[in-house]
Amino acid sequence: MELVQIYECLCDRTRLRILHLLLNGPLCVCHFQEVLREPQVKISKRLAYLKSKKMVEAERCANWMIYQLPTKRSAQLKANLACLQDCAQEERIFREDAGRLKKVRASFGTDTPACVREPGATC
Amino acid sequence: MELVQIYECLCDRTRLRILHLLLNGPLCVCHFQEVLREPQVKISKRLAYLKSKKMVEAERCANWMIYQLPTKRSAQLKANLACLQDCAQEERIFREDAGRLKKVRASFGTDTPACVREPGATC
DNA sequence: TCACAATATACCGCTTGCCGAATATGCCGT
DNA sequence: ACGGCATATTCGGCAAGCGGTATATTGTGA
Repeated sequence: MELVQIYECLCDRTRLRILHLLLNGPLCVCHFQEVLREPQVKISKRLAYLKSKKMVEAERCANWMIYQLPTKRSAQLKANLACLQDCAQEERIFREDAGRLKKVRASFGTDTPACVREPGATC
Repeated sequence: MELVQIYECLCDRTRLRILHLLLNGPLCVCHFQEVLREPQVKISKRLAYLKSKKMVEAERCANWMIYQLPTKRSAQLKANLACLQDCAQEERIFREDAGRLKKVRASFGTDTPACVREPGATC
C-alpha cells in the first residue's frame, strides 16, 4: 500500500475514530455503533471502505462481523498507527471514544460474547 | 488544527509531494514545478489549498512566492511531519523528488536567487 | 421453515476536490 | 506606461465520497 493511500483512509473523521478504536483490538459493528454513537449504516459503510483499501480485515463470527487492523503491517502503516495513537490522546473526541470503549469492554465478563473477543481468540 | 484536517492535507499525492519537499526548507513555485514535473496551475492550486488549511505559509519575494511549512507547529503536526519524513524514504517517487530537489538547490551558487533562499533569509 | 438479529448494499441528492484551458493579477525592467 | 515573467484565479466538466432511507443478505434459534 502506498503512503498516500494510508492517508486517504485517515482523512475522514468517522474512519479515523474507527481506526483509533481498533488500536485497542478487534471490535464488532454493534460496538462501534455504541461507542461512536453513529447509525449502523454509517459505520458499515466506513468499514466497507476501509476493508476495500485493505486497512481492516473482517471475519464473520455467527451473527457478528469482527473487524481488526491488518495482522501484517508495513513499516509505513506501523509508523502512522503509532502516530495516530499519540496524536489522538490530545483530542477530546478520541478520549471520549476511548472512555466509552473501556466501559463497553468492561460491561462484559469472562463470558464475553463473540463480538468483543480479544485478538487471537477464535470464533 | 484538528488531527483529521492534517490528514486531509496529506491525502493527495501532489500535496504530499509538496509537503515532503518543504521538509527541506522553503521553496518557490517555479522550483516545485521543476522538481515535481507538474504544470504550474496544478502546483499553484495545491499550494492555495494547503495555504487555506494553514498547512503552509506564503511570502512574496519580488516576482516569486516562497512557500514554507508553518513556523509554529502543533505537537500533532510535528509528529505527522516526522512520520512523513520517515515513510517517504521508502517510496521511490519521494526519493526521486528529493534527488531533483538537491540538484536544483545545488545549481545555484552563493548568489542564490530569492526563490531558493534558506529558512530565515529575508527577501 | 419462519421470524428475528446483525450487518451490508443500493439508490439518491449533495459537496468537495480534481483536471485542463483560459484568463487575471502582481511585480519587474526598460 | 509597457511588455514580460511568475503566479493565481475562474470556469466547466467529472469522479469520489458523504448522508439518509429503504431494502437485501446472512446466520441463528424455535
